[in-house]
Amino acid sequence: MLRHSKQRESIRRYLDMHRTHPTAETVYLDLKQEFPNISLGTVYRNLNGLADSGEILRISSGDGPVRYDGNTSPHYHFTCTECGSLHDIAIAPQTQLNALANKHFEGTVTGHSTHFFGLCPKCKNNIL
Amino acid sequence: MLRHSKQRESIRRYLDMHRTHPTAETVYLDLKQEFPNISLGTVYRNLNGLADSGEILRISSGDGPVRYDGNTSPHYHFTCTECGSLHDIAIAPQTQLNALANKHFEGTVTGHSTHFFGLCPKCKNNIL
DNA sequence: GATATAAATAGTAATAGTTCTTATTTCTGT
DNA sequence: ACAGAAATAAGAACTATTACTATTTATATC
Repeated sequence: MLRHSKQRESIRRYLDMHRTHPTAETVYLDLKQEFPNISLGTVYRNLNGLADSGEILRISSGDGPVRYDGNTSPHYHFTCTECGSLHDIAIAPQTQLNALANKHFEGTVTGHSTHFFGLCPKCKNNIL
Repeated sequence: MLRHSKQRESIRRYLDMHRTHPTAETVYLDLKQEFPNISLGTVYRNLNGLADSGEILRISSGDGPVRYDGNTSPHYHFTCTECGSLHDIAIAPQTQLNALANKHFEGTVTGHSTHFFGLCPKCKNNIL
C-alpha cells in the first residue's frame, strides 16, 4: 500500500516546478532548505519510484549522474560536449525508428532512447 | 609519443576477435590467461584510449557498466529488458535525426546516440 | 649492443554515483 | 487511540571507474 509522505510530495513538486533536469544530488541539496534532515537515500528512492510509475523521466547521457525531468510529454534531450549542459529538444517520438530496428532484428524492439550531442547556443557563440 | 605494449596489442586483438560487447571486467578476466599480472587499470586505460582514437566503440545503455565493441562499422545496439543481453542492430546511421534536431534547437547538433530496448530472440520465445 | 629517457604497467588507493540496511518515525485503516 | 505497515534518516556497502606511485619496458640515440 502506497502511503503519502511530505518528502515525496515535495520531490514531485520540485520536479514539476524546476525544468532544469536536476541530478538527485541537486534535488537533495535544494530540498534541505525545506527538510534539513532529508536523506539522499530518500531522494533517490522517491525519484526512482516516480520514474518507475511514469510521473517523471530518468535521463542518462551515458556519462555522469542520472538527471530527472518532470516534463513527461514526449521530447528528446541534448548534452553540450563543451560545457555539459543539458537541453530539451522538442521533436516528436520517432516511432519509425523502432519499426526500422524491428525489420533488422529477430527479437522485438519496443522502444529506444536517443540522446543528442553538439554545441549548446552559448558555447556555439563562445568558440574562440 | 605512443609506445607499443603487449597488453594494448592483446586488448585490441581481443576486441577484434570477440564480437560479444564485453565489459572492461570481462576483457580483464579473459586476458589474465595470457597476462596473469595484467591490471584492471591497464585494461580501462587502453580500452578508453582505443575508443578515443576511434579503433573501438564505447557502448552505454544507461544502465550497468560500459561495454566495448571492436566493430566500428556503423550500426546500432539493443539491450534486452528481460535478460540484459546486448545485440547489434544493422541499420544505417540515421543522420536525418541530427538534421531534424537542429531544426528544433538553437545550438548545433552534431551527433546522437540511440539505444534500442525490447525482448531478445531468446526471451521473446521464453515468455511463460 | 649499452644506455638514457619517457611511456606503460601493476598494484592499490581513492572517487563518484547509487543502493542497501536498520533502527526509528510517521501514516492511515480500524 | 492504537496497531501494523510503509517511509524515513543515517550511514554502511557496493559497483564502476579513475588516480597515484613505484617499477618495468620500449625505443631513440650513442
